[in-house]
Amino acid sequence: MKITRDNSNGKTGRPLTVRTPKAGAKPKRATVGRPRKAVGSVDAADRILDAAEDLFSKRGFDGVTMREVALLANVDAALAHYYFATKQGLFDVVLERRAELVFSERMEAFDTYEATHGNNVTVEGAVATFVLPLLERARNGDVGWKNYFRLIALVNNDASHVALSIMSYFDPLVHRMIAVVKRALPNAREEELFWCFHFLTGSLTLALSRTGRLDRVSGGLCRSDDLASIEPRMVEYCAAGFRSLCADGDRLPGEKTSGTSRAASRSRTSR
Amino acid sequence: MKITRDNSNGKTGRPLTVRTPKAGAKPKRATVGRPRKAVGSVDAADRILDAAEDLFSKRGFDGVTMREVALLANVDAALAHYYFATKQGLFDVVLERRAELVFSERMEAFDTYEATHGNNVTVEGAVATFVLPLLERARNGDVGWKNYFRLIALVNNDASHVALSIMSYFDPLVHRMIAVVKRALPNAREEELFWCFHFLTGSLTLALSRTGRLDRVSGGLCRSDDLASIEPRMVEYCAAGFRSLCADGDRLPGEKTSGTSRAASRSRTSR
DNA sequence: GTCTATAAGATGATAGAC
DNA sequence: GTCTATCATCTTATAGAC
Repeated sequence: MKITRDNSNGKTGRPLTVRTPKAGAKPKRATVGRPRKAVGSVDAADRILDAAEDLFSKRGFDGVTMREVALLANVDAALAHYYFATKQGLFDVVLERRAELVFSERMEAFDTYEATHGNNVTVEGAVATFVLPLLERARNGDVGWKNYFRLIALVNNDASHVALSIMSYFDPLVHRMIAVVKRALPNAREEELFWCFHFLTGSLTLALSRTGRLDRVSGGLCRSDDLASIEPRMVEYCAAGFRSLCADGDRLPGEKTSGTSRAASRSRTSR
Repeated sequence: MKITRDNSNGKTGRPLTVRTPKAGAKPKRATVGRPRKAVGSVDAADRILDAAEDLFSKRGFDGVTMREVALLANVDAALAHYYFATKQGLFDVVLERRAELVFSERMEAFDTYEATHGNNVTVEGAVATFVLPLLERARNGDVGWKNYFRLIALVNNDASHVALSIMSYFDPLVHRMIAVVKRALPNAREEELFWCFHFLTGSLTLALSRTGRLDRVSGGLCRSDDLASIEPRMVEYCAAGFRSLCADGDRLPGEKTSGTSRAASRSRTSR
């Protein structure tokens, strides 16, 4: 089964790193009716997705051509259009392919953590639950997973509103993590929790990008693709940051101790 | 004066977000002999650079065309080639234009900090000295500066080896910061210091990208372009992370206290 | 499903007039 | 320095044979 196309309106400005889909033309790969190859083998559509995932993750949307993707996938360029209609359609499916699994996996990690830890939740636990399922796949997964997460990092660093709407798919996970941290730090102000998330997600993004800059600047002492070393350190580093900024709800960042003159004016209004 | 071109070898693979310059053809804008306009006015070459800075920072190298740059700069497309020879040449000059100033400004911040604080250096001080000159310009500078830092963030998140070599220009600043942190935390292991830098630079990169994701996920409580709020928080957050990971040189990340059985095998070998 | 062929337009870059 | 005009190539995407 083939995808319907609607590219009549070809003049929507210039390409973005992540493009805005044509109105109402969200292409979706047809899985119904497509015969499955023998196990171990991969069919053309999957090879195209793998190739696209690889190239997009390294050069972004605009740095890749359909011809390149087809070449890497060992198929004809027209076939990529047959399956995914447009380049944007291909890009979308690449992102969607693993998104749901990642989301539910991370959500279930929170279910498990909260079920097993009851009232003994910690900041480290919240951060680890948010971050580890992701880092584990980026570490132990096949090259496709590594590419996918690098692509996610690219999108998360992209300032376009399309990239923003893609990333917002994962927003419930952020709220989930913040809710757990709040249980560990009942005095935390909502605002500070979100700032801490901002810093955390930045570290996470760069870690998933594995740029190699760390290797160079450290003279080979650390490697940016050494996720096994990153995991425990990132959890501890971020948890310490959360605790420092959020433990004392009456203290503003930079202050030595909890202020008393100003504290009364805004203390415990939200608990 | 015009730039010499060498594009005879046009087949160097496909575009990257940051392209590799043709061998020995590093274009450089000619400043000698170009008449300066009246103060307040900006000449064509600068308008082209401003426009390129703007567009590149939002869409990356491949997402921008020379025609677009020229259009935004209100000049003819051929003029952009006249000044910068190639698109890659334009991109390079955009990055080079402010790099030296940023570098020396941040280096001088360390000179000042070390001169005024003698033996009383702190982790917060080191982080603040590394981060604040940058964030201050991103906050108070004109729109050109904001675009420049967003572009730097894009490059820092790019995994291509060209992007890596661009960023390595700032490596001495990293070593400078780490040296100061080491004075504040004499027990710190070199390795942990670099991991902390990795997390810090990730947060910094995302902060400079100002993607708006924080705005959305926080329901408007925090804004990713509110650098005034970011500054003190980022310093405190990162300093806490450094201290947690680096204060005890004999403890591995995740451990509760300094291990004694393993500690002897690697303690104080580097001091 | 997969291929060949090709349309229709955009892109980086240059030559040459003024 | 700045413009017009243009080249050669590449790009997405489609039509239609098999």
